[in-house]
Amino acid sequence: MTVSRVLNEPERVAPATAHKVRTAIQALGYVPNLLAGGLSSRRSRMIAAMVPTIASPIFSAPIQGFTDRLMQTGYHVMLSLTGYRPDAEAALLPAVLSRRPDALLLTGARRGPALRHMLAAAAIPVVEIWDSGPAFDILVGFDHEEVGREVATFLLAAGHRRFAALAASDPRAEARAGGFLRAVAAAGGQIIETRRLPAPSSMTEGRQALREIAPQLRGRTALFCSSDLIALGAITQARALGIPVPGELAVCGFGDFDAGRAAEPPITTVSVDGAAIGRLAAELLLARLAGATAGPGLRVPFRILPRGST
Amino acid sequence: MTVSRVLNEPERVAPATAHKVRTAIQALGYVPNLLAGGLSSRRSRMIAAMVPTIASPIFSAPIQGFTDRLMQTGYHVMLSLTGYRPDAEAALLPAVLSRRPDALLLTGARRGPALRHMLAAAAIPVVEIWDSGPAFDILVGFDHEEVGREVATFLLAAGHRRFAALAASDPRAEARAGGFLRAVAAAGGQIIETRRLPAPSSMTEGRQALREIAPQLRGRTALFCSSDLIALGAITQARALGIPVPGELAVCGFGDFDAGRAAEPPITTVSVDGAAIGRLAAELLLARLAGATAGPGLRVPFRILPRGST
DNA sequence: TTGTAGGCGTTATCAC
DNA sequence: GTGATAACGCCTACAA
Repeated sequence: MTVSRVLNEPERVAPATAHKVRTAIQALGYVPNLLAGGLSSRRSRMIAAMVPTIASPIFSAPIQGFTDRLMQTGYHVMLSLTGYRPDAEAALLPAVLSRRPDALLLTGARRGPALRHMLAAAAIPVVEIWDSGPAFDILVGFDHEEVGREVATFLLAAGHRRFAALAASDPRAEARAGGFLRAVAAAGGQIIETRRLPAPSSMTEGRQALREIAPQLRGRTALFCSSDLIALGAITQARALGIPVPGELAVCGFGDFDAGRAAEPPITTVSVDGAAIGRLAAELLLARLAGATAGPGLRVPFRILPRGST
Repeated sequence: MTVSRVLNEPERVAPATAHKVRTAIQALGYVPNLLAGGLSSRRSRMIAAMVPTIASPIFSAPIQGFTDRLMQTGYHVMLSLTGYRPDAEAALLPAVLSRRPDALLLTGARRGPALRHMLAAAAIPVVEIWDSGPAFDILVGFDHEEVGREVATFLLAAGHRRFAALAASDPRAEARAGGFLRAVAAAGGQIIETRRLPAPSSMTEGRQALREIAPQLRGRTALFCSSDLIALGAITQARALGIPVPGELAVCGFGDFDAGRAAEPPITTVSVDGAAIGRLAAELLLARLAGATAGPGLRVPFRILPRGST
């Protein structure tokens, strides 16, 4: 018990005793067992995070920020990847909860009653990131439909009247495309073509999709892609087909990836600070774990970065 | 005890009993506690992974492959980020080991005696990735000096005689640059300039570095950069200064990032299958945990992708 | 300030 | 095939 105190509340141990304990710890190479500690205290000091993938900067940035912040506090992050499979979260959650994480980070905020019920039963703080909507508990994100609407506004203001969209089959990508198409239609724009791509989608899928829709693209068109990689693929294929970018085809991506910044022309995109989302998510969970009755979380800003592709 | 059997070795329980147990599990919403299980069985079914960052595809790809593979087996991954700080690993390891991971993934294979001693005391399988050298236990990687030498060979064969290098201050980046410079010197090439950049380095640092060395670059020069992002920055700055790429300045990067592939000109680079490294690391650890007395691991191939920047 | 008792929820082991 | 018992190593609560 005294050893436990030296490790966890050293101020409540006499300096001489503490010193003797530390010496023994050194001599024996003692390493405390946090499994036992967690079992006893009912606090594992672990937080589980579930994201579709970390192969894309869209999700590696938040996880980076989240993990970075939590590591400063003695918490550890348990990582689960759901791979864009809609049922993966429900399938993985029981195994995750059996580790008794003190809190949970989830991607998106569109969960059905079954999942909400499991989360409620776990009775731990949950932060949902990278989305808006009816949060289960805490939310740190933004409205994907609004992103689409803002992109529409931006392109309409630039004089475009004919539009197309390519979106990965992921609820948030579809929300961006949906917001875009509705805003464009509401403003009287003409919708030439929309295509759903598999998730995750990359340059290859963007190229392929543009090849398929190219015959429709007669006259100046503005294309909104659900990620910069898709946009890059589309631009590459457009140029291969002799369609001038941005002259005949203006392209806007999403995510502000390095690849889009370095491309020629650089891609107009929507930028979100993913690392900040992760750090904020960590901060709000830590506050809640420290006893705060924090509010439902917050919106983070996004902004359109006009570049050479539009 | 019977419940435990139903969950872990159902074949040793009578079907009728198993069914009754499962019904009760459903009715009660019972979720097993793996902290307690781990404490008792001395197997946590968790594996800890330490990498410098997942903000770069260099490390997010292996972690993706590693986690993907392990999730199929009931193991979970505990992620730690060391941020390129040389002492971070030693500082974080005790906290990691106190969670009693069943195995460890570490980045690089250049550890001092203190760390090796801690690892030995933990007595668990350790896989070191993304490097070669005197492995502590299992190794899955490649030789960074050899990468540098191969790049030198490639550029020499292309007729280059004047060389420069930009490398992030990270032991593996420096090993690549070192191998490159030694091979170039051995072949009688002229070394114009070498620069160390902070780690992590990105386009900004590449631009800045090229601005500084530009005055030395009189005559056709081949530049090796320790990552594609640095190479992209260097190319951007070279063009801003009116230096033709690849005419006056040929540039080779490392990592085969999307950004380099999409750039204009596309960047000549060295490609390594990071996700495969992660999957292999997982596979070897699983084999070891299953009792195999596996060998010391293996080398994975890399290859130079000649593109427009050289 | 230090120490004792008991229990956290599993699994190893042995008995039936 | 099933169950009883005793750890696993720590922390809560209380006592000295």
